[in-house]
Amino acid sequence: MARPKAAGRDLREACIAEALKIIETDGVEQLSLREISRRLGVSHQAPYKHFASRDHILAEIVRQAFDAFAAELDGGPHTGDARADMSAMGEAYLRYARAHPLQYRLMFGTPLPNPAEHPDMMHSARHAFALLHDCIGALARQTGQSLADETRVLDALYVWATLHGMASMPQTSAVGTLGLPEGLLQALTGHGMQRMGSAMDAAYPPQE
Amino acid sequence: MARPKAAGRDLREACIAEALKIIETDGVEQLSLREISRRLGVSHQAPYKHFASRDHILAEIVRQAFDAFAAELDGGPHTGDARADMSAMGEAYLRYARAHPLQYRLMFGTPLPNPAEHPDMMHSARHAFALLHDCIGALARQTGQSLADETRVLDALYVWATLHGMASMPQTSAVGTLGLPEGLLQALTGHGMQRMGSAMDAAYPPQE
DNA sequence: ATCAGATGGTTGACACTGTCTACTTTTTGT
DNA sequence: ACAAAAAGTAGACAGTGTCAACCATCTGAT
Repeated sequence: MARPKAAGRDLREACIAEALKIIETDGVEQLSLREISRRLGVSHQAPYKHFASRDHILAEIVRQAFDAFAAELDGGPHTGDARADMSAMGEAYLRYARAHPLQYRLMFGTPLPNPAEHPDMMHSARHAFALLHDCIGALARQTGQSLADETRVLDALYVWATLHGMASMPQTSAVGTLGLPEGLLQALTGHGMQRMGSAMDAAYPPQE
Repeated sequence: MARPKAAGRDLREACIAEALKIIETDGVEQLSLREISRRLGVSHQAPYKHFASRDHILAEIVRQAFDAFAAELDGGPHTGDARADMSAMGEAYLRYARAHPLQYRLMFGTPLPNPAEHPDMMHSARHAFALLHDCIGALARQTGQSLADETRVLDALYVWATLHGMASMPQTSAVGTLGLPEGLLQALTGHGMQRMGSAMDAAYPPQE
């Protein structure tokens, strides 16, 4: 009486979908392959035919998240204006984090499975980072500031850190204890982008 | 043959110390009361005399971390110059995160035990936040900008987000996959503080 | 058409975890 | 001195990941 439901590769996708539901409602630490099996009406070993371990299903979820994240970052307009492109990518970054808080937290907020053992996940992660890094590099090139290369890399990291900070803020459980008004955290992204933009304009003044 | 080692309240502290070691080497998800017991040469139930559950020992660790964090934030100089004080507090924030990455990650990077069920932890967290918030409020007052109150709160959140982003950067496991040069991440804090400072100076220009 | 092998299921077992209950020993306040 | 509280012990149970062995179905080559 094998394969009572969800046969073939469908089970693989069904496992991922169910895992996302579990993580969303109960947190990543509550994710268990046995619970997935139970919900799918399947034996507790069935998922192991598709994922070598609990970490492997998590790594696959993270990989898909990085791919979707990269697609969002890369989906914006590619005008000739590096300043505008960077701004658009920053918006895209925050938009993804807002629309997919679960995936964002998995990518940046929880300890990942050992990247060396999950090369696909690592590859997707690097691709997403490369998009952000290239965009910021283009800004540095276009404004033609004669800054040391190290300074440019530091600015790339600075922008990324600021975006990450703003994206993390609503998700940091510590923030939940503060009882801030609802709208404030949403207004933070626009406000912070302006502040960060003024810092960047000071370092890379728009060309006349 | 009760109490073969570490009797009395000593066991409580020994549990916390051992828990920190385990979290440091194996990650927070590997923390188990039984492993603590084993290492301390004590029965698997002994810790339950001091902590009601696994979450309670974690909440106590987080509470101590918030207290130490607040002490670091509050330990800086209290000059009359709000701008200098804020800068010092920012440095203190990053210094703590660098010196105690484990505790910082526990406070801001991992899902906390339900704060409502651990009021001591929540109280310490609020105290630490209040210090940062007050300092930023003083800056707004001192420079006397006629900004809407909401704007000031947003700037407080912006500064906090930026600090958190820079502090998180070296800890985000995703960063580990990028293979950045060693010194860069350390230089990021100073560089980012300058950039953030220029943004804040633009919004709250130093009084003549 | 058949039949070997891969694929995707199954059950069973083991060691590990948190936590409940019940028991014993020690410390302590009056 | 002694009863009560505090701090330890052991045992049991359900939950978990994962290893091993087994069974059913699909598929491709002969």
